[in-house]
Parts: sequence; C-alpha cells; structure tokens
Amino acid sequence: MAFKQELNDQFARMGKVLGSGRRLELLDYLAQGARSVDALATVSGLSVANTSQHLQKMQQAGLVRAERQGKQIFYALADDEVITLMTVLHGLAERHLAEVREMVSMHLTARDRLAPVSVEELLARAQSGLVTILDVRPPEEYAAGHVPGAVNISPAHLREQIAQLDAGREVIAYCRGPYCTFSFEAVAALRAQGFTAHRLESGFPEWKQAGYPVEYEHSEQVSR
Amino acid sequence: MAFKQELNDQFARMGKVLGSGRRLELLDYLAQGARSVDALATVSGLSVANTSQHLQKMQQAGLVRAERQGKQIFYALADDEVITLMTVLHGLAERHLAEVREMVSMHLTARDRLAPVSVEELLARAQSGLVTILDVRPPEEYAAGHVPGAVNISPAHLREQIAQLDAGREVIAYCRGPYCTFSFEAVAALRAQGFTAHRLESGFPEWKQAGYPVEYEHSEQVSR
DNA sequence: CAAACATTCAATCATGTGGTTGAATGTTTG
DNA sequence: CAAACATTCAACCACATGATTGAATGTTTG
Repeated sequence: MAFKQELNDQFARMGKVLGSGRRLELLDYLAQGARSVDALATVSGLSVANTSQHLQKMQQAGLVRAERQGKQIFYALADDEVITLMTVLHGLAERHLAEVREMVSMHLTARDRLAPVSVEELLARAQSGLVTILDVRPPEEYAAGHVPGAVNISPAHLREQIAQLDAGREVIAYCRGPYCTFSFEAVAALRAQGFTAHRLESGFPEWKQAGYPVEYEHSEQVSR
Repeated sequence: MAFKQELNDQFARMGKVLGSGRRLELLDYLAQGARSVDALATVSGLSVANTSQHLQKMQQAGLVRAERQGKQIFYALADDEVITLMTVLHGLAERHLAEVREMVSMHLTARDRLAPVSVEELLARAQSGLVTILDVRPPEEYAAGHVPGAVNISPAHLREQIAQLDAGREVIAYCRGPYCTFSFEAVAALRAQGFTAHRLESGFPEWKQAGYPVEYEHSEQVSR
C-alpha cells in the first residue's frame, strides 16, 4: 500500500537525521536549552557553515526549531520527546552494541578510576552529610525536578563555578543518564582541581523512575 | 572530547538504520513477532536479497536479532524498546512534520468521525460483552498473537466477510499500530454497511508491550 | 544608509547507500 | 551424498550525503 510506504518514508526523514554522530552531539547540546548557531559551532568544533547545515536538516526533519533573536538565530529541540528518543536510543545501544559497552568500560578504567557510585551508596553517603550532590544539567531541567539536596551547576558554567563548591567534601555528580557525558566531564574537572569526585552510575530519569524522592524547588543552586 | 564523539558515532549507527522507509516497514512487521526472510520479503514487496541486506544492517546496528530454525532464519526485534523507539518517532513526526498530518487526514477521511478508542476503553467495553473486537491483520500475524477474544478478518477479505459479523454489536478494529491503515479502512467499510465502528487508537504491538494479555490460538476466526 | 555581524546559500568533491543481478554458502531431505 | 531450498555474498550502478570553500542574505548599530 502506497500510503504506508509514504508514511514510513516520512518517518525515515526523521530517522535519517539521527544517523550522524555530529548531529546527535548537537542534539545533546540542544537538550540543555536553546543555542545560537555559532555557540553550537564552537562547542562542537564544527565549522559554522557545517553546523548551520546540520541544524537546517534537523529543522526540516522536525526535531529542532529555529527562532530569530536580534541578529542571532537560536535553535532548540522541537519537543522534549526528542530527549526521550535519545534516551531510548542510548538504552538500546547500551544493551545491544558491544562496542558501546566496551567503550564505556575502557574509558572508565583507562582514565583514572571514575568508579561510579550506585544509587544506594549515594543515599547512604548523603545521610552522612559529608557529600555534595552535584546536578550537572541545565537549570530548567534541575528546576523540573532533582535529587533532594543536590546543587546545580549547568554544564556551560562548570569550570567557572567549581570554585564555589566546598573543597573539603566529596562530590557525586549526575546528569541525565549513564551516557550523558556531562557527569564524566564534571568528575574529570573536579579531580583536576583536587576534589574527590565520583559520578552516579545512573542519572536523574532512573532515580525518579526508581521511586526515590524528588525535590522540585530551586533550593541550593550555586549559580545566579 | 573524543570519547563523546565516538559514543555518538555508535549511537548514530543505530540511528542510520532508522533512515530508510523500507527498514521501518520491516520493523513494523517484525513488531508482530519473528519472521523469516522470505516472509518479510513477500509481505514488504522487496526482493529477498534486498530484504536480507536490510535485515543484516539492522542486526549489525543491534535493532534486530536472527535465529536459525531449520533451513530458515527468523529475525525478531532485539528488544521491545525498539517499539518504544518507533512509537516516539511516530509521535514526533505527527507533531512536527506537516506532511504526516496532511497525509493522515487526507488519506484517512474525516478523522473526527473515526474517533479512536483507547486501550482502557476497549477493556471496559470488552467486559460488557457487547463489543466485537476485530483484528484486521493478515492471518499469520493474528496467529502469532492477538488481543484475547478478537475476531480476525484479513484486510484482503474485509469487504466480503463483513456480513459474517453481528450487526447489532459495536465493533472496535485494530491492526499494527496507529499508522497502520487497515483499521481505518475497516471502520470506513463497517460504517458504510451500517455498523457502529471505531478503531483502537494504538495497535497490537503497543497492546503487547503494555503488558496486556495476548492470546495465541486460533480462537474465533471468521474467515476460513 | 553603510558597516559589522550572524547565518545561509551554492558549487564542488570524496565517500556512502540502496538496489539489482547472479553466484556461493549452508541446512535439510530423500 | 546429491538435490532442494533459504539465505547470503560480491560486483556493480545511480544517486544521496557530509564537508569545504567563498559569496550572498538579512539584521542591527553607528
């Protein structure tokens, strides 16, 4: 039936866009909030023209939308379901692509031992009061729910705001999930500054889904 | 950070596979259960060699797995999350691709009048015993699993066999999913014959994934 | 209204992809 | 062990894609 094929071809337009690591990286950044083209270009290391073209493809595929603000154009995810899409994709890749599992475990053992902390350990250490829980997600996501007592530093301001953390306390960082690399970066940055830091093995979605308590207010954000 | 890029390249391997309408169609069929290569080839209209190649790509990307049974090789979804992935993709496409909305409304005639029934409603009405659940999929798919108590009329014989249904009962039709067009056609045909008919808003894959009971025997098929 | 800036366009190239064909592989059956 | 069958492989073509360049478009600022 022609209709079904045409429909699948439309779905494939969206699928095609997910077939490029660069675009997935851009989507990762966009998951933090709207960004201008050249902000995305600098953060991803791509040329501006190339970034622009990728963004346009994603816009045509309906994954991303653009809005002009002054002389810049800000791109944002079309929908929060795009994050869901990526999370499901990550989960499938983790379960069925041996390369992904190997890469993660190699990366963890090769670069110092960033031994991840389990949710249970986090709870135990949190009760001792000697640990700083660090939420490395964009402020909007933090505001929409976070681990109780967690401090929020958005990935973009990580390096500048590390100084505001208590250097005497152990830090446990988390972000969106096991394959969200911000927590890796945060732990690396923290250790470079002399902190004792670990990352949570999972992320906030898993935390929430497991039924642990969630705090919604803007409680202890370090940034302004 | 090279790690991040390599990781995204791995995720992109999986994404690439979603960038072909033919493969998405094959995944649609696989969502019903395991199928042999040539069963998939005939149902999709592709050549056997071509089907085989698509299946192998999907297997390498970890979306699908193969198992030999006798002289045939049966492919199946690697994981039920693949259905989730496709469902999220469909939802995004429906919301953000004007073409999809247009195609659906143009081709599926007066959507308002075909008001879909939710799974919960179906269960409630089914318990009343006053409703006929109609499975509008090919017999093989019906045999591989269907909603308990559902009656099967294959799309090819729809018009001839409508007369065998009880005209006094409401009919709720379903097929493979929200974008499977057979249920729309069935509802239109039933209404043309004076039936009270609705379509299930989702389809059998979603039903199965939601954990509702599945019946496997050949229980009440109307056709011969 | 012209300069400065952010983004997009257009042309080009190397590479990757889907599809076809016919031969090759591997499993079961007689 | 050879025939029959299901699937895969290998070679090939037309076409799409990602990336690079330099010019063009459109918006704000002085």
